[in-house]
Amino acid sequence: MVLLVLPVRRMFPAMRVKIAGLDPHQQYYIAMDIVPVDNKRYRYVYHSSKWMVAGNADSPVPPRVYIHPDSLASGDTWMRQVVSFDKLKLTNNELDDQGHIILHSMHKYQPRVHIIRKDFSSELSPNKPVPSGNGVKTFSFPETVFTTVTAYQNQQITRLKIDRNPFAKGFRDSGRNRTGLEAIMETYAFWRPPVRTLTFEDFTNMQKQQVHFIYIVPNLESRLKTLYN
Amino acid sequence: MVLLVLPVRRMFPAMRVKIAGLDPHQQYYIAMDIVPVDNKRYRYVYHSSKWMVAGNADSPVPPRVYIHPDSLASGDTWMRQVVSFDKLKLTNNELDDQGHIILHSMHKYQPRVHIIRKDFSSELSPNKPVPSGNGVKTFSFPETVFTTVTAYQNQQITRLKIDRNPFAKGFRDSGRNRTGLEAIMETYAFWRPPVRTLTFEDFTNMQKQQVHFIYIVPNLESRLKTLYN
DNA sequence: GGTTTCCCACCTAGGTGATAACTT
DNA sequence: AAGTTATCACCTAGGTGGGAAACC
Repeated sequence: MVLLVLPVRRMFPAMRVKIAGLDPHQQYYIAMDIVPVDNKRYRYVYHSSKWMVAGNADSPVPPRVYIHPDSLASGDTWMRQVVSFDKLKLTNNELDDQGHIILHSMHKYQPRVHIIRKDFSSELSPNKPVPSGNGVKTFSFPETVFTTVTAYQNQQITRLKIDRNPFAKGFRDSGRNRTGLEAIMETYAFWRPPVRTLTFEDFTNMQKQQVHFIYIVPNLESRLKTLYN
Repeated sequence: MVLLVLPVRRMFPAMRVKIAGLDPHQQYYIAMDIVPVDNKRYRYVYHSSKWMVAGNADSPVPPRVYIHPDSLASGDTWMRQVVSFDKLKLTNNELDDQGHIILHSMHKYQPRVHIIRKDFSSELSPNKPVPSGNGVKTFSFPETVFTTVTAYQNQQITRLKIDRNPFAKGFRDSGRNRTGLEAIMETYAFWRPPVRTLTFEDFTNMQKQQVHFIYIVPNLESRLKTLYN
């Protein structure tokens, strides 16, 4: 008998967005996928504290889509809350059959948020690419690009994760819980104020509207674990 | 500031049913509600180990429906699995606003399983009675009648719950884990073999079919906790 | 005196980074 | 040498009945 162990990890910090401009009475799915940023493989260079190109990317992995568990819901419901993707799980096992998002280690990725009108969702599946067309709108934010690792390369990332993730409380250095974090965030030049505003033509056939996404915490490195048998 | 504490308890043992005879391609909700068996209030008489009538029932409580979390799903999906209601929660707080099922202590109740065709579900809500009509079929089993309590009256019930509920493992008497249980089950004359078969006219406009419900564990006493502020 | 509330130790279930062992 | 895997102590989160206290 073979027992499958599933060392899969959540993405942390999680993407959190606030949405406006939907038709309150229309039904929508909201989904996330994660796409490669380029065709490169990266290596962390300690003395310069930077990720450097180190060859070409590995071959593509099966496409996976995380369908937000509150789906299906009305525009009204989606807009009332901050939509959090904290239960999204990553793995580097290309044979994963649990619907988790599969990524290569040491590559750069970009999460995308998809808003999918119900009547356009017949093709929606965790194992197929998100359909495109009139009933689907896709958003991504440059500041959410992250690099995958199996062991943390940068001690500041580790510190940030320990300070922010409730499940890592056991590793907290009870001396400087909050103040240390501020300094770390300042270190990251790509950190941005938490509110982003995008405009797009509302796909409910109403007039143009503003859509606000509040992106609260950026992703920096995201640790993978593997599934094996 | 007022913090609400929610001493609500799961129903245990949970109802578990196996369903056949649905249209595999049709979409269904499955739901449970719990209805009074009579208009009496009961008291446990120790020397005879029996529940005896002790006055009339309390005034009715707000109707609540537990919609199975796998809803909405196809007939095919429902029929492939044992459908378990183990996350259904009970409370005796009539002001509960979390959608839990509200019951009076020391009353007799009967759980009912409802199978609701999707196109008939517009009225379905946790706070409204289950609609009736052609697209809804309701089932109940006499052996699942139970009595509500806030503290267990019968030591054999306590024993059975401790032995069967994983969350009560800390109270187990590691001497007679299994054999003691058998004796307890024999004590209950209303215990039945685990498979029940009912026939009904399939409401998907197909020919008559058999519907099998496997009711696996009977409910005996179900402990309530209250919500307060 | 019977019933209910409140708090507790003790569980299940599962999400952390550290670290030693393993792989390439 | 560098990257990955397996295991671990330590958390969060939440479901148990016991039993003292409170209620009525």
